[in-house]
Amino acid sequence: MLGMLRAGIGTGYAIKRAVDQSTRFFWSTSFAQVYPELAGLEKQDYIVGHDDPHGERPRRSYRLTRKGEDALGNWLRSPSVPSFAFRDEGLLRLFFADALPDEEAMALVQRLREHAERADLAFREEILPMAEGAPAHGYRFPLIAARLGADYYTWRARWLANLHSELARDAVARRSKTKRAGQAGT
Amino acid sequence: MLGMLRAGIGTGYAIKRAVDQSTRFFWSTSFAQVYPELAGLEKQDYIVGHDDPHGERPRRSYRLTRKGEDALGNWLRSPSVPSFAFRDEGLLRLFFADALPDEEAMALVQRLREHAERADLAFREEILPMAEGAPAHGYRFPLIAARLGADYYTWRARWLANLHSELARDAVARRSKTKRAGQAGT
DNA sequence: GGAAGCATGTAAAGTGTTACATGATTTT
DNA sequence: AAAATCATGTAACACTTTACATGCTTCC
Repeated sequence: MLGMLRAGIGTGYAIKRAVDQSTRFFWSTSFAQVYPELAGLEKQDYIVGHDDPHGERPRRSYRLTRKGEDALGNWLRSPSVPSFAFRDEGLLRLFFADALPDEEAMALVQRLREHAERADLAFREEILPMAEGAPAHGYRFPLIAARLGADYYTWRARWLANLHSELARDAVARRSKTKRAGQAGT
Repeated sequence: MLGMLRAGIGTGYAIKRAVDQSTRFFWSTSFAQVYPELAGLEKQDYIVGHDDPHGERPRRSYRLTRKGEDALGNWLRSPSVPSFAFRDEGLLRLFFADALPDEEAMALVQRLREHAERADLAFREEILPMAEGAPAHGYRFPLIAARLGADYYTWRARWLANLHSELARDAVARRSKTKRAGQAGT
């Protein structure tokens, strides 16, 4: 929130939208989180808000206080372990794939690969172009973070594709071992 | 939970310990989650438990019912988008690093790189050796998942190291541009 | 005899998601 | 005139973490 406000994104609605267009893949949010949090931050003097209506439609804009700027700086400078509380249901499924027969486990790997490919594409089509506009406004790091995210999904898709090839090779090897001769055309 | 029970890990305590030694980096849990969840799963007939004391010390062991096995299979087979609700505070800090002066932003990148290196090491020293025992018991995928995790942190550390070099080059370029001649030894 | 590990849980607080509810303005 | 977008919020539910609470068994 503080980071977005510092970049001049001043309303709850705009912050939610900006998150959807930028950090969504590694840090998402919702209106139900944004509005109460803005109120809380204001009560604690990290930010100050003022009414900023647009015609009849009410709107509230916020900006950082000195205390808020300091808090943002301290967070970015803090050596504390950044909590990569990184819950990856895809990896969890992979972990338990032994519960499936071979062909279905391979299908799971393919689905995970396709999922990584879709995320890669979404990143490159939706997030990266958006981030490419940032350097012109003096923000270098949004594009860098977007590139790290996009490259990650590319890497992951390739890793899973390699895994699938390996599993396919293993399956062939095992079949010819157990069944020896026989049906050459299946 | 179902996956762990299927692998013969039968008590809440053992499940929590197994998670700490295997899926922790992509799916962690706590005792406060495990015990109520086992009770809930039993009430819904996904699992059945029996008292299995060890001397005077009470213990309760569970195993999958048919319904539980089916549910595990359905989860692994489901095409539904695996919720990669992947919250990465490190990437979020990188995104907002423009709020710091150049040298401090570079220090942040270094910290993130070191963090990835530590996670890589932890994976290779703590998780991988554990996972290497699994194939002997007929489980291939725990090792595969561990390798994907370990390789990810290796990749990430390298990406961040490259980024740091680039930023260092840019900083030198920019300094020589703005300050032209002058202090050649700093 | 003490420390480490095994074993089970509850309470409270914090965090996050989904659905609901409302209405104005701008674009097509 | 309708649809999309702007704009703000609440309620209920689900999930997660941290701290607390207890006691047995095994290893050193």
